[in-house]
Amino acid sequence: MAYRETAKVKARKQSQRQQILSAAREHIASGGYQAAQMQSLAQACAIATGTVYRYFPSKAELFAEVFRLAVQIEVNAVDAAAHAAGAPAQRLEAVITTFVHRALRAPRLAYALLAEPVDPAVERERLVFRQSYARIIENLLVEGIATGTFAEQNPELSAAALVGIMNETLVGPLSPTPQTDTPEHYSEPQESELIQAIIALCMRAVTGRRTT
Amino acid sequence: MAYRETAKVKARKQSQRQQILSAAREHIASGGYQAAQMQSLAQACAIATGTVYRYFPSKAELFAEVFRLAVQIEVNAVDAAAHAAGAPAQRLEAVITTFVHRALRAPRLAYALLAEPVDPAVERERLVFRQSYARIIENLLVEGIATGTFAEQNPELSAAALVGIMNETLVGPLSPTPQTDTPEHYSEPQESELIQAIIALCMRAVTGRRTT
DNA sequence: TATTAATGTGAACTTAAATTCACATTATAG
DNA sequence: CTATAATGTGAATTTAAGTTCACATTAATA
Repeated sequence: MAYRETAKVKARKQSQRQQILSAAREHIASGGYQAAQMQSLAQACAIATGTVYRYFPSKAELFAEVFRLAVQIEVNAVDAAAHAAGAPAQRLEAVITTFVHRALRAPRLAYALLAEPVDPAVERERLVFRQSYARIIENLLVEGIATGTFAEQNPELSAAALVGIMNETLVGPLSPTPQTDTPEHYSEPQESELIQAIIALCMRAVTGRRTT
Repeated sequence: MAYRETAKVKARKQSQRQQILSAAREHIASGGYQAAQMQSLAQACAIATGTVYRYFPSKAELFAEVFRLAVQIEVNAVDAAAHAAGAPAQRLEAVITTFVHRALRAPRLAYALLAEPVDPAVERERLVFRQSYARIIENLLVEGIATGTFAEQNPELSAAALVGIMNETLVGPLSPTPQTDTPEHYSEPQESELIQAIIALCMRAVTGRRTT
């Protein structure tokens, strides 16, 4: 026997892996998936291109993990809001606020997570993202329907619909100034107004009432 | 002078162009954008690859036109529903029914038009698609808000939201069995139930009432 | 039929970014 | 210090689909 991985080496590898993941996330957050090229990534870590492949078998798997981590953070934030004290309606509002607020704070990342074209392997993580949100909302809906706050409805479908609302109403504000031309998106209100409008709409959709 | 385009030639070119467009649309409708390759397209028309380029400068422009034509048909159908007789609420229901029904009838095409990754030039047409729908809905909302049927709201944002609802609630039913694995989408109700549920949700969202 | 100008052809080219791999370097243990 | 087995390297390779282009064919006039 002449070589066996020591704790020291293991730690260095761990850290190297983290650095690659972190550089990858920064690439996504600044330029999106397309701009996140393996060479540039390696350069950012001051390592050779091939070295990246000692840590991740492919670009798709690397970025799938990046997505997984980012999604976890986002979902945790929303999940916390969903489990705070209060009635389902209040908590649903908190969920929406959290979602929209965070998306607007990191628009490029949010765009990448929600809408940007990516490899199929990465796309799968995106599905998880949406489904996690939908699941959280669905639970709130079930609870609120039971208490009579919310209208009778298919909670699964309604949850998907709310995700769709947030997605679509945010695409304009989020989108990374695609190309040169006119921002055809709806006239962008201030953040708090946007959030209020989305909340009002969503609450009407689930409660069937005009007042919160 | 020894050559000038005659009516006969002009007609043949016109027809050739149409044939290419039509084959392209069929490719989209069966396999989507990715599967719609220039070679296979040419083959379907029984012409050489290069010939396609006598008619269209690039794949992106060709498919941008395919999208434009398809979008026009879809939007016309929805627009007709929006301008039928009846109150805004009724007409909004008709719009949703038309949209969902048509999408479910031609799922692969709908998926391509709504969600599939495409070239930026084609993506631009997709934006037009969504915006056209949003515009139609927005007009109905404005009308309904004026008559008091609909709640006070930002019609532009609400219109985008309704498009988002339809988009997201349809993604499951539409999606072209992506890959091998589990359909994580919500349990698929029958078409009429799906339409009813979406309508109920949308109507609550815009009216703030539980009854239509 | 000769001339001009278009359309048709399809094999070859292009491109760009992911991926590989033969070799170099570093780490461990006897 | 030597043997062993990792990790690090980065230029070269791969790949796949869109695009080109030199040449062939067809159409229209005189």
